[in-house]
Amino acid sequence: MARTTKTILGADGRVLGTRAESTRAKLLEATAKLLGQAGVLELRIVDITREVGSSPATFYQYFIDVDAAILALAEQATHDEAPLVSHLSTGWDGPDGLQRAEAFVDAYMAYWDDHSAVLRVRNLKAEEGNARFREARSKANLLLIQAMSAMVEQAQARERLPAQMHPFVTATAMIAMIERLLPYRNEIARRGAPTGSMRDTLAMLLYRSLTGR
Amino acid sequence: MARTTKTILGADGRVLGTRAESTRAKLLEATAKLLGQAGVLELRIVDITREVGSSPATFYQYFIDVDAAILALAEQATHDEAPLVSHLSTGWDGPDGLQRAEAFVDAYMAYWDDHSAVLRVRNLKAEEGNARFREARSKANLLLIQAMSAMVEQAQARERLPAQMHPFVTATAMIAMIERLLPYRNEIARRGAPTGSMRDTLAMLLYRSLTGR
DNA sequence: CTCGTTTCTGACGGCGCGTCAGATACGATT
DNA sequence: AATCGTATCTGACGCGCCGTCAGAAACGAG
Repeated sequence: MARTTKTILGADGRVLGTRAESTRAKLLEATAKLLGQAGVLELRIVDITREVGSSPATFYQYFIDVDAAILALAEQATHDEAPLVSHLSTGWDGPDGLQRAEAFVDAYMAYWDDHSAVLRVRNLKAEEGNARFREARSKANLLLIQAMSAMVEQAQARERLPAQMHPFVTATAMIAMIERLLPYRNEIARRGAPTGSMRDTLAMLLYRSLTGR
Repeated sequence: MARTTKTILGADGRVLGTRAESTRAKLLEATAKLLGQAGVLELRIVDITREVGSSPATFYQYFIDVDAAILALAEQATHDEAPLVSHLSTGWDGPDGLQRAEAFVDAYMAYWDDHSAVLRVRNLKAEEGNARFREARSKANLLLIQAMSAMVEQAQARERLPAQMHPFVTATAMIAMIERLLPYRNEIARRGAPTGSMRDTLAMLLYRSLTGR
């Protein structure tokens, strides 16, 4: 499939002009903002349009429902996740392996901070069984999981990791661990753990579990 | 469901008689059922009361809002989580350490299956910053995290795990990993991973990360 | 059976949802 | 610059759920 500039469509499938495209972008921005301020459960379409200074009816010109808007935001986030794979594809086997792991954790944390509210909802919906959000999540993590799987396979070939560790499952577990631990940051800090201990611990866990060292 | 000795109160703080207590229980049961069938976002108080054949007003005699009901369910779940600590407190250092890890994973999976819908919402709300749900989550995981922390400390004392792994953070990461990976089960199966590979991999990851073996 | 208390509910104002028909802004053409 | 067709926006509406309150019904002690 050739990489085309994807034309953005309205809720009725029409091609958008520049004015419309800008309105759509503003609506998405407002949605992300409100999602961050309060929870999904408090998200109101009226509020989104109020934020932009337009009417609720306008929202429905671009999105069938709130889910569609959140899904669009999730797909934006996916674009920002892809570059993270560069931290993995080089492998962590060299003498600076742990540092690479730390760099990866840092990059992932930054990515998460940018999109946490949206990703939370994406994951919730995926877990609740919504197919489209599940696909979005799979697609977002695919590159990272593939790269991590390869690391596990390599470590298994060198007998550093036991064969009964399933590479794909291990990779998924690592993503799960990071994704889920980040929201705990405040709580961990509140417990008196030193700043940076989360980053270091996470990097070490990844390093050990993926390379077997 | 564990039965509390604590006197249950209505939304206005009054002590409940037997009839009221039974109504409250029915409402909670219906809430859990509907939460499991659809997502939180689709949960309607009207539907809950319809389910038990009473009126919406009745709901508010027992819970200030939906959150209060979900919180009550989360606290019930907490009771079922506590016994899991028995799988950890004995340590995994013996020759059957890996088997103990597997038994723990099995037990956790069973626990999760019983309460997944409620726990998902609890965690969402906790991550969104809701203090009461955060407390509920902390409290639920406290025993497990303490036991895991102790395992890490022990492994560090024997120089099996590096000192820069923060015990509390490591323990939290392990819980995060399990909690988050379970909902992926279907997806992992869809990818063709053999049945049981998730359990085995998870057990191995826990075993390695907590004991350093 | 009576009466006080506990528990339940019908009904209501308020608000967000999602839709439609009509209004408005745009920009191409002359 | 004025016109006109199209793209975009919006006011207003019917619907359903929310949360509350006053009163109805069920209960049980005497």
